[in-house]
Amino acid sequence: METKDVVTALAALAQDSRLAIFRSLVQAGPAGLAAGRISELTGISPSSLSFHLKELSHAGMVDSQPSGRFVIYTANFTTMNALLGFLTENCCGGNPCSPVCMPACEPEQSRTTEKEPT
Amino acid sequence: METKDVVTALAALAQDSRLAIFRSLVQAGPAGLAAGRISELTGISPSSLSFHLKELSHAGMVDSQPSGRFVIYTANFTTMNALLGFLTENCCGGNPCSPVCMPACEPEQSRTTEKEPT
DNA sequence: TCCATGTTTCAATTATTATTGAAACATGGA
DNA sequence: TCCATGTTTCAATAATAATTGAAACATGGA
Repeated sequence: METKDVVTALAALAQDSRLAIFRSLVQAGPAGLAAGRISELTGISPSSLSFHLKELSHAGMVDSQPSGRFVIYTANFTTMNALLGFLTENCCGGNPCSPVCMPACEPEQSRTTEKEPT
Repeated sequence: METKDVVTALAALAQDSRLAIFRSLVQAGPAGLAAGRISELTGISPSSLSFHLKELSHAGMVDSQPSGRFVIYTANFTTMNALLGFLTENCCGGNPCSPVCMPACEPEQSRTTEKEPT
C-alpha cells in the first residue's frame, strides 16, 4: 500500500459521518447494508450519504453492488487490514516490541471463492 | 476512546506531511526524534513542521519533552493502539472472523514504570 | 406504460486546512 | 552579556471539503 493511498484511506475515515458509515458496515460484516439502511442507522441524509459513500468507495474502504433497486455496501476488509499494517510497519525500527492480536475480518470472497491473488 | 477523539486522531494522520512525521517517530521507537531531525528526515520546513507536530500532539498521537535546546518528539503508542482497536471493534457483529496478529508498540513507560491503569 | 421507491448528481454556500516567510522566543556556551 | 542554534508563533494566501435542497436517474411492480 502506497503512502498516497494510505492518506486517502485515512482521510476517508477522518470524518464523523464517514466513520459512522464505515463502522456500521464493519459491524454488519460481509453481508453489508443497503444505502437506505445506512441512512436510517446514521441519520445522514440520502444526498450527503451518497457523497460520503463515494468518498469511501474512492478510497477503497467500501465496495458496492446493485441488488434490484437497492445498492448494497460492504466494508472492504482487505484495505482495512492493509491500512492497519501500514501504520505499524517498521515499528521501533523493526525490533520486536509488543505483538498484539486483534480481530480483522476478511472479505466474504476470500472464504467462498478463489480471489485476492495479492 | 470516543468517536470524536478517533476522528481527530485519524484526521491528524490523514495528511502527507503528518503521516510522514508519524511514521518517522514510529520507526524511531520510544527514543523519539528531535524536531530538527524530523525536519531533516522529512524535508518539511521548521514552521510547517511545528504546525503539524502541534496538530499531532493535540490529537494525542505524539508526545514531546524538552531536552536542552531540543524538543524530543515520540509517537504515542497507547493512542495508536486504541485507534486500531476502535476501527475493528465489533467487527462482523462480534462474531469471530479472522484474527490477525500485528506488532504494536507500547510506550516506554509501560515497560519501565507502573502506568496505564486503563 | 405509469407510478412509487431507492439512489445519485448538481450547484451554491459555508467552513476548515496547509503553506510560506518573517519574526519572536528560549536555551546553552563563549 | 552576547551570539548561534533550535523551535514556535503569526498573518496572509490559496486550496479543499461538508451540507443542503432540488432535480435527475434507474428499477420493479401494478
